[in-house]
Amino acid sequence: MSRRTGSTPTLATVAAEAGVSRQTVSNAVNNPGLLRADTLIRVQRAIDRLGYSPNRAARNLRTRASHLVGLRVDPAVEDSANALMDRFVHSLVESSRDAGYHVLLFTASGQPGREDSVAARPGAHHMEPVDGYDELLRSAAVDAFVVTDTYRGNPQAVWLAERGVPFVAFGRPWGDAGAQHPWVDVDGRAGVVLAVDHLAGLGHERIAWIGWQKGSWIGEDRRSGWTDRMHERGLSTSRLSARGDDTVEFGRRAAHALLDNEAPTALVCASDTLAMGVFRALAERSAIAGRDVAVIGFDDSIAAQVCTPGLTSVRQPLEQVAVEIVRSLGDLLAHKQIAEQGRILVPTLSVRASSSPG
Amino acid sequence: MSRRTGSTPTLATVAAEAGVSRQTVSNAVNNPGLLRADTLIRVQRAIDRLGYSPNRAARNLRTRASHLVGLRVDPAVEDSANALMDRFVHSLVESSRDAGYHVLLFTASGQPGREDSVAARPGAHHMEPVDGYDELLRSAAVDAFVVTDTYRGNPQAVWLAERGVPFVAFGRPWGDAGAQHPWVDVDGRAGVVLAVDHLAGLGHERIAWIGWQKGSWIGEDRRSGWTDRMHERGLSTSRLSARGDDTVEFGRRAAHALLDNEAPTALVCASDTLAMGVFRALAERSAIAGRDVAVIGFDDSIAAQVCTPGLTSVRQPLEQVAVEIVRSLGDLLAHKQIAEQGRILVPTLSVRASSSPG
DNA sequence: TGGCACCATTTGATCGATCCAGCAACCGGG
DNA sequence: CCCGGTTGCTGGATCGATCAAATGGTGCCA
Repeated sequence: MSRRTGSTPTLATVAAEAGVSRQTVSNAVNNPGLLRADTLIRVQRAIDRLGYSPNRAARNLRTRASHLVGLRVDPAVEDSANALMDRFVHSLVESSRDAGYHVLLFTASGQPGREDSVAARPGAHHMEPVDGYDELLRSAAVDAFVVTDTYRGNPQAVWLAERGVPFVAFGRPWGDAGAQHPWVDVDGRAGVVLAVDHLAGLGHERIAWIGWQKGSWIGEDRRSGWTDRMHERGLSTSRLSARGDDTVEFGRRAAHALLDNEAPTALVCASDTLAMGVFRALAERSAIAGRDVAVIGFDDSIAAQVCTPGLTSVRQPLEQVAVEIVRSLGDLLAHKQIAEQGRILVPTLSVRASSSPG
Repeated sequence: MSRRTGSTPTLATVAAEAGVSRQTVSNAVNNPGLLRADTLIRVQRAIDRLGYSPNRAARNLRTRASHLVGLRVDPAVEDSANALMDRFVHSLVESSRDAGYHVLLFTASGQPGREDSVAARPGAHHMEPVDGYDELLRSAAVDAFVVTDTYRGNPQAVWLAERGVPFVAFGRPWGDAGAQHPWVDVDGRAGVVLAVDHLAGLGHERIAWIGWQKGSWIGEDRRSGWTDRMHERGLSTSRLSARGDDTVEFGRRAAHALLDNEAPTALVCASDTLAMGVFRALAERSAIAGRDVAVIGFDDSIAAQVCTPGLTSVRQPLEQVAVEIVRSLGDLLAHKQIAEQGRILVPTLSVRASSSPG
């Protein structure tokens, strides 16, 4: 059992150094309460002296847990202001660290169209592994997943749930009342209500909506904040709604059409991307957001913060979302009884010049 | 050695199923060439039938390699258009997958100021572990690191190099001629040269520079593209340069000052953040980028793409950078002789309306 | 004082893969 | 016909941790 000095210390090395058994060192690391105070100190000193850190691979093998959570990152769509992942990912990494986990990134395997084909038959049994998850799961590389891609009915969530894989979703299980997995979401409807109230408080009455095509759960949720609040306030929504793709170009065209025909004094958008399109339309009409027309976006992206004028936008509490996700993940992996299956957080409104000149 | 059906299959399970030994199955997975053709097929069929994937933890333990690379993500600075990490990270994850690696994210341990204190004494021996790297390294959780934070003289790189940790840097070892680690970088100077040439080609002669304080290697590199090319073209740079923080507010103030006093017809900025500040100043003067003054940024951030007017910007080939980094990483971990220690890639110019109206 | 529970610690087995030495079968050359 | 070399595969040992069971020592109660 001779061990060259200089090689990485192991439990056995430390045990020899401290004059105790391997198991005692293990306990010093994982269950300090089990040791007598003086023994604990002696072992800790040996650990410090040798600069020992437990070998992750060995621990993972024995405990059947990797303390890694998988997060799939999909290609960022250009021409979209939607770079909110940055904030979320960072917060997720931090929360995970505090809970003793690390975040492992992965992508789909490079065979495009695979996941979509699964998504195409929503009711079917998904025997096909959802791209990328399967390998990591079977090889025990990760303990659990964080699923963020909740658009389009979330085939990943269905597949993972069927396999009994531990995961937490960022996003409600829209339309799937029987879903059993934990999730965290942001109340998009409430965010738009904030926007409408803010505008109404400034005296606006003709407040228009630029949003996405029907069929997007998230889009309909956000839109309902507009319709409901407008009606509650006795304001008309008639002919004041536009629907299309989530692109700058559609935002631009929709703004032109609405401004040409309906003379709204304010525009609320389902995303910052659309709002940036509105800015473009306004520039083409020599108008300025905030002075001539109020504009509000959704996501509080970096673009909203740095553009001119600053774009008032609904800000999702992504940091808090990450914290809650990690909390759920911890409960899940500790097989704790989950107090609540889902949790909805409330966004705030970042007010900038696009809605309040001066 | 009885094994419940339904439990995760192991090498032994597969070996029994195929009627061979464990080692043969292992070879079928890792060195298929060693097996006789018919044996290989028999084993592969057993693998498929059972849905076997090698257990990562066991493999990592035995081979002393985790096939993970660590990437530290630091808090995104708000009020900055610099969200280029998104593009880079995604590409890094993809390239890594193709090379058989995964990307593990981590952050500093939450004790602020620690890394800075190391950075503060550039020549000293860094006995203090650089925040976050040490633990992952000693616990053998990762095989190598990708270091991106090359601003401010890169204390991480120095520390990692001293410890003999395998890593590849995104960014040159500025000012450290003796550095031995592999790196990949983008030629910022050449990017600014592209910008100056583009503007000069449009007839501009009074082209100003808005950049960072002295002391930033990257900042000086980019700036040298402006000074050198201007002089090569016989254009004056006198009083046409502004220096300050990388913020929207400084970009705004600098633009006002330059436009008030020097009447430049074009402004080249060291970052998109600064360029967004220029947009703000222009709006305050009822001027428009592209029509009244040409503006060029650096990074081709999402903000540059979606703002109005679109911002012409130097685009770093981040996807290619990631590919090169992973290639170097592979060579490094395979102990291959490295052909070249560093590699510099050339950026392109994304031309939009801010420099060419109509 | 015997018996029992409890505490702090040790010892051997184990997780699932790969490394390594070894074995049988086969091949060609002298 | 024997021998060294190659091919194809086997089985025991091993990586470094934790689990489960066993150990010796102590205190408390009957």
